Amino acid sequence: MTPAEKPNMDERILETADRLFYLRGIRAVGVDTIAAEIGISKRTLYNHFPSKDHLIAAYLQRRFTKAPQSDKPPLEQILGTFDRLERGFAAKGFRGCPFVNAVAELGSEDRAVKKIAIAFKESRRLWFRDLLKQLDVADAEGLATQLTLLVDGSIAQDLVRDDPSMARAAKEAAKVLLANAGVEVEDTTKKRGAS
Amino acid sequence: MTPAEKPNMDERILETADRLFYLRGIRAVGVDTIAAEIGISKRTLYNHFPSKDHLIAAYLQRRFTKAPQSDKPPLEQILGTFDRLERGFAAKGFRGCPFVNAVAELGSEDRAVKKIAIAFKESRRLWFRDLLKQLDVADAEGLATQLTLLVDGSIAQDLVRDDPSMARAAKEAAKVLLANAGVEVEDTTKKRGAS
DNA sequence: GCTTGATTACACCGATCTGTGTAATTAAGC
DNA sequence: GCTTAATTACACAGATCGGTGTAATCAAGC
Repeated sequence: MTPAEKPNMDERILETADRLFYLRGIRAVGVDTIAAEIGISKRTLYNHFPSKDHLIAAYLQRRFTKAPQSDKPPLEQILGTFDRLERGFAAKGFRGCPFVNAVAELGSEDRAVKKIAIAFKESRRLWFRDLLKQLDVADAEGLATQLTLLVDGSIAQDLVRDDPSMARAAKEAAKVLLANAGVEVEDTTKKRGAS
Repeated sequence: MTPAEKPNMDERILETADRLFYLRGIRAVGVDTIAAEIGISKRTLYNHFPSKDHLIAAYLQRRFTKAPQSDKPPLEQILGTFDRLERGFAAKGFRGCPFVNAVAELGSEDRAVKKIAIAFKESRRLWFRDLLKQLDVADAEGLATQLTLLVDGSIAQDLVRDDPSMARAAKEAAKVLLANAGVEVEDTTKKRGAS
């Protein structure tokens, strides 16, 4: 145990659990597999996390990254979301939204999981909403919800179809919704200019 | 085994498998559980389906209902989709899209599952597309894709939030997209009238 | 050098999983 | 009544699961 290269075992465990849980599914990955992947004993893993359920919750908490604070123009940030989505889709190893997947897998059997998932979705919605308010959109709440539908819709569609262009389709739809709300978007009237 | 009340064992098995798979998750439900729920022996179940994987595939195939053929106006059919969604969300026992859930659960480990899921999503998209063509929408392909994003987005959001109003939000967004494509929708300019 | 705490190997528990083998039982058709 | 096919009970295999107990080992701080 060289002290410099493995400062916190918790993070090493979570990192590996994240990769395996996300790629193969939570139920499909056993604690033995995680421990073996890191090269530690199962006992050590259980010294850091009292149960697999705790590990699952910690895994989702760690995925709960706050939406990036940026000083770019609000519209750019909003539309940039879909560009980042498209890059994420194209990157191999993309397997949908970890929160939606977790709820789909574990259902109502794990209340903590659902709580985290709800918090994440709501935080994303509020991120949209605040940007929309900066754009003086009247119904920022409603439009923010609609934008999250496009985000989650494109994620779900890409998950089954492996088609990163779903993000672009979502972006085009978002532009229409924004324009309809009075935001000035370059290519409003739909597909007049090139591409 | 009265011959009239149990005509085809296959259907009884599939019916029960559907209920359990969808509600609790595919991995969470064992074949023993399914057999016990029906009241048959596990042997009988395996006499009808050679493996759980075959049963899973059959379960999804059975869920693959063709979109309803209707003679209502195309716009009414399109918007009615979201009304049916909202009713589905409100009905207890709703647990998201079985195809998305299956892909999320089983990942790339079951190729047959993904194939069925893709076919289903595409069939829905084509259903939208054909209706849009009847409305003389220029880019029926693109708009159909966008509508499926709203559908799947609202499903995913409702799955984690248990909020049936997501279907209404999707419907409002769909109206805007349709209006932008030149379709005459009653309440275009957004939230002018009541509610 | 000794103490303290983390990690190790490893056996083991009880439960559950998919799937099979087998012999007895049941029901229907002729 | 006999044949045929489906279903039954039931034991069992082999694997994996989450989780624990234990005693030895290891590294660091004082």
